[in-house]
Amino acid sequence: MDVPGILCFNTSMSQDSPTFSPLYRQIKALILQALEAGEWRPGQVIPSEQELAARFNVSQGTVRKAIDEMAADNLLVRKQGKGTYVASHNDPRALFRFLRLAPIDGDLSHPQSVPLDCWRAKAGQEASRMLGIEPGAPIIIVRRLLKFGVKPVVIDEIYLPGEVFHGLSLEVLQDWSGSLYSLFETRFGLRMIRAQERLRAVAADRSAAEILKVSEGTPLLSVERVTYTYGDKPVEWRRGLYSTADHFYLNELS
Amino acid sequence: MDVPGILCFNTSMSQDSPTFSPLYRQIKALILQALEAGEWRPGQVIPSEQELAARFNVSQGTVRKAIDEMAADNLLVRKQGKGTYVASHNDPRALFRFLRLAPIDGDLSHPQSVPLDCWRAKAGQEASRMLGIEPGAPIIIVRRLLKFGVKPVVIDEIYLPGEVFHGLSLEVLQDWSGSLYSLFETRFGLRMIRAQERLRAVAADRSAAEILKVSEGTPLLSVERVTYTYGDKPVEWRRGLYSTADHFYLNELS
DNA sequence: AAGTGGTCTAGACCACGTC
DNA sequence: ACGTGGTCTAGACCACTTT
Repeated sequence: MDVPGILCFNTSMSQDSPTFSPLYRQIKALILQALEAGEWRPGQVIPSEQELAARFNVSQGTVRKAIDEMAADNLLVRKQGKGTYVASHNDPRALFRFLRLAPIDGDLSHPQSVPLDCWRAKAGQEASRMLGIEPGAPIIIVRRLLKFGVKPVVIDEIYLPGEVFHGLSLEVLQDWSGSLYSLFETRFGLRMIRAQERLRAVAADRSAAEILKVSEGTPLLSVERVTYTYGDKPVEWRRGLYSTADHFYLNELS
Repeated sequence: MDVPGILCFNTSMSQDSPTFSPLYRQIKALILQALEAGEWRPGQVIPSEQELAARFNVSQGTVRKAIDEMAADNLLVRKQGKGTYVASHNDPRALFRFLRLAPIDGDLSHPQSVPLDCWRAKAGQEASRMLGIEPGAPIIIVRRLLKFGVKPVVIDEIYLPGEVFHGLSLEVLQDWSGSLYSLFETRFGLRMIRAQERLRAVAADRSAAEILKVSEGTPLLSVERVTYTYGDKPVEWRRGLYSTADHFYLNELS
């Protein structure tokens, strides 16, 4: 409960050494470990800096630096006077972190997810590579439509490792009113940490055209995403086709 | 030279107050000001933390926190044992900060910019809005092709305020072997700080199709970018058409 | 009043690069 | 040997929230 393993100051060790890690990073790793183990749930407060400092036998400043980094990583959220909280996809501010879509005009309607299909299959070559699982391993495929108001804007095909998503079904999806990641977090204890997207332009095939209410051959934005949870483990692979007639993909470069 | 104006501790002042600013942010603003004034040029060292602390009459730790933020903002680069440097677009590591393009296979060829045209015009409605200048103000328009090896991949049309880019011509562009932003920095003293991109999928028109060597109507990625320099002043508006047959636009979400 | 995170300071020591 | 940034500590005080 209190002794955290082996902490060391890395004296007389090269900073280039692969084993080198400053104290605050070791603390960060320990907090991460506790987070991963579910010691504190998303949305809850974690112990105060003083408590953590006592627990890990370091100064408050060192804990602070560890938490600073984790806040920058969107893993924790600090609230002055209240405490430090575990970040959650239920937080409305997290909604557009992974959805970089904005209306061309000032349309403010919230996106709404409409599940279309959900079935089980075995991982093909591509899915197994993207998700880091064996070919032939069970996966779940979800198709869903994203609407802004009445406009259909995105059609998504989502590949999930069956191991992790036991009990996911079309009904479960339809019963959930929030975001998909919010469901994953609440129902499966899975927090999405980061993602990588690859964008290309493609022509709408017949099926996509019908669903998005555009004509066949219309240029669409193809967005392939791999999403990672703790420990950089891939847990979602999806391909989205975005209709960019009334919306665009917004990206801040800094 | 040494007294930096009015620094204050903001005692008995609400942190929500619009005038509130912690000391390290005031220091950050002062360093930013010196940067903007050209006191230290891109690629050069700035004074040590001790010197800056003495100059601004604060502790080294406060200067450190200011520099920390500026390093996170990609304005400064810290090098242990050597000093802190002004970030530069001449640094090869900065190349892909604003170019999120990667080859689908492992092709490692460096991108090469081929200037096509460069002419003067007057700002239309859209250009004036994007660049924050008067309609009718002088602008410079550049068209250029980006090639990876022998493959044409991006055709860019770039709108620049004439005020800032005196003396820019096709010859100047052709004589420069580095990146465009590297030229802007070196020749016009203009550092690009951040940018915002809006992506859509469009069909190739005849002209773009010819240059990119694809057939007319091929889906292309349209990337509109507004780039800002110090003080969030827009100084570039460009529209790129990306051929995504052999390359994709890579985006990290975190 | 008590507890939390936020800021500022001062000092010690370490690792890295240069002379 | 020296100067630079990097880490760690300890203590003081402030601002925000809750009791």
